[in-house]
Amino acid sequence: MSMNIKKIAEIAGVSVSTVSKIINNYSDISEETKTKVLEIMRQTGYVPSNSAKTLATKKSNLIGVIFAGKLNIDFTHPFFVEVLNSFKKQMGFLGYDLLFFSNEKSHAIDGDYLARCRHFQVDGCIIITGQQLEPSISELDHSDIPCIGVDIQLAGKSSGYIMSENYKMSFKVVEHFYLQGYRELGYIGSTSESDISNMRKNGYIEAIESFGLAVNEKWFVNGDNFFEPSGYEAMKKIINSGQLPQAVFCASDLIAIGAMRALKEHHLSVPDDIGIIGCDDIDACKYTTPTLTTIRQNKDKIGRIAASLLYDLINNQSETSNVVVEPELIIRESCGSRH
Amino acid sequence: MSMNIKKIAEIAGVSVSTVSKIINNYSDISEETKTKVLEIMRQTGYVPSNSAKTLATKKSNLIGVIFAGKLNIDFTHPFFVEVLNSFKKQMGFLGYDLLFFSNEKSHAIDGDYLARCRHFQVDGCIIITGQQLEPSISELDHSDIPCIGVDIQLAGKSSGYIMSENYKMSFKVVEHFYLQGYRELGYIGSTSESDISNMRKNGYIEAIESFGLAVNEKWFVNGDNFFEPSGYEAMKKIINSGQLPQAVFCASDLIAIGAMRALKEHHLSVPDDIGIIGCDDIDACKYTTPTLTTIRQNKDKIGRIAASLLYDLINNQSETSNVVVEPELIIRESCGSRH
DNA sequence: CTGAAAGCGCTTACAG
DNA sequence: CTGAAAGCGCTTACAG
Repeated sequence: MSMNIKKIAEIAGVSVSTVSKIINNYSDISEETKTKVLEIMRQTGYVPSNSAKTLATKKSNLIGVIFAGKLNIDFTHPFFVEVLNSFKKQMGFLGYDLLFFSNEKSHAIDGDYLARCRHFQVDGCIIITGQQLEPSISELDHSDIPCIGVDIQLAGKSSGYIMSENYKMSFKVVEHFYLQGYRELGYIGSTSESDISNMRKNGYIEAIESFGLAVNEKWFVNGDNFFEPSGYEAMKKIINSGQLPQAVFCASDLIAIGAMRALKEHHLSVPDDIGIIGCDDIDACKYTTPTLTTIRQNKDKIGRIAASLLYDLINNQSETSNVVVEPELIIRESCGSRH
Repeated sequence: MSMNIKKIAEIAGVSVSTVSKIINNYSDISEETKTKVLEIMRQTGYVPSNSAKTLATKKSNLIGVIFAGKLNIDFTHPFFVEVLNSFKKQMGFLGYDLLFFSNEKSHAIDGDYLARCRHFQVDGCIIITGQQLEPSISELDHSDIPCIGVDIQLAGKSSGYIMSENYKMSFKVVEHFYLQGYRELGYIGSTSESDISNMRKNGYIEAIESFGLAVNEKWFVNGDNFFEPSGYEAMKKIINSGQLPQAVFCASDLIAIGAMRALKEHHLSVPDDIGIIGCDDIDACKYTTPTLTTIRQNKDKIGRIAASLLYDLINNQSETSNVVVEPELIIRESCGSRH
């Protein structure tokens, strides 16, 4: 019943080597045998075994997907989901399938990502996370396995990364606030452990200073993560502090949405009482009231480029290559004019 | 440099068989050899090769994940993303990793899912889709590979499925509309090809009749998919038809959000002019204005149960088992009282 | 253009 | 409690 290369060879009356060459599209096979063997493969519904091939070649045609970190950014964060979606499409186009490593503690080979990559002989990895390196990621980064980081600066010889220009992003936000007449600016980030959040914050501070404005630490708050409830709580803290900033930049759209919920509860109007700008441009920005002005990260592009970079890393042993993507300000209703 | 079982055996001065038994936790090994070998494995950083093991055992410890269908429901739909997230957690707990089949046309082995399952020797599959069976899914369903369907009624001997009770869901919606005083009821579905959408519609019609109300076909509209723009267009059609229903049930929350956007554009108020109920209870329901009354599908539970069902199917050759999950009405602001 | 044979790294009866 | 050997289904020099 179940077919293998040997049976196909027998039925066709050729050698196993010949069948193998046909499967792998070698050119030095006569059209006649090729046609015959291909037809038999079709009729019998034969499919080559990936494990046998992987064992023989050391290539699995599998890409490991790693959601790392305590922030537990999983499928639930819209930004990463969309990047991953685009990445998956492009990798599929290049002939790869995706292996998602579960990050449960109880798993046979715990958080040890390098071990699991070797176990499955993945050809490369995409590492998605918005926070600092944990040891297991760092180990993988510095191994010989090609890795591409999204929003995480990998440094290994066979690694690369892609992220938005976080400094420029913050500059654009401050510039927009400034031009709209906002002067007293606040920031709501993720945890203090998030590199991404910190980069945006530092860029924000630099930009504020470059516009000759004062930086008021009281309006700089970190939350627990990039999700909505965290933004809600952070904004409540700012409100309860007594003195309100004129505008707040939030490290993610979900944080911004949470912040707006807190403001609404306190009968503060956006953008009249306070201007809000988010980050990511997830779909939800268009559905909130008011709609959310935000920094668009081109998720489709980030995913596609991540795939290309990884593909090059896998095939050309190409140089470490990092890409930063230009962020774009999307103006909607949550940040009006104060003039 | 790179380790294998043979080298480990040599270093430890034991046979390959013995090392294999230790790796696989056989009991008939002396504590002494076990400790010695384990220590060597640790020191050398040895990791068993999955491909060799899979080749020898025919078990890959991999679960295939299939997003099927023209609706192109991918990572982008919040409902499926959350179900999958929960499924992934539970499967990880059970020791499995997830293999995502890319659905690009250009892929080596096209849409032929059964072939790809055999190729990778997955131990089981989860099939996620809200629409009718395509031939390739049906073929997989009726194969010997354990499959679990989410929102799709699989019928094979080694298959099972899980979904919300779509009829009951519609009944709860109509009941709520009725008790709130709404009498003229409409429905916005996905395409006419979506089983899920059709089940909800049929249940809705039955429920309307059981309450002694009239069914007005003019207020029953199908869109293109389960996403926001489709709901927006569908509601515009209803508005332009001239006569408005008093309330509309939408086959997904995103459809409902789109419908509310169309109403807002036409200066129609929700819930004063028209009541809206969505379906899924995605996070966004809490962030819209007005917040969205909806039917909660317990995504966490659905994912967990899907994992358990699949695990049983894989291990016990258990009977086909299907589970329906009780839907729950979540009352928010989009459907007020008409009394 | 075709084929024989070794090898990839495991598991599994089976013998002792 | 331990080990020798066959087998899983491929690929890849190499020979012809």
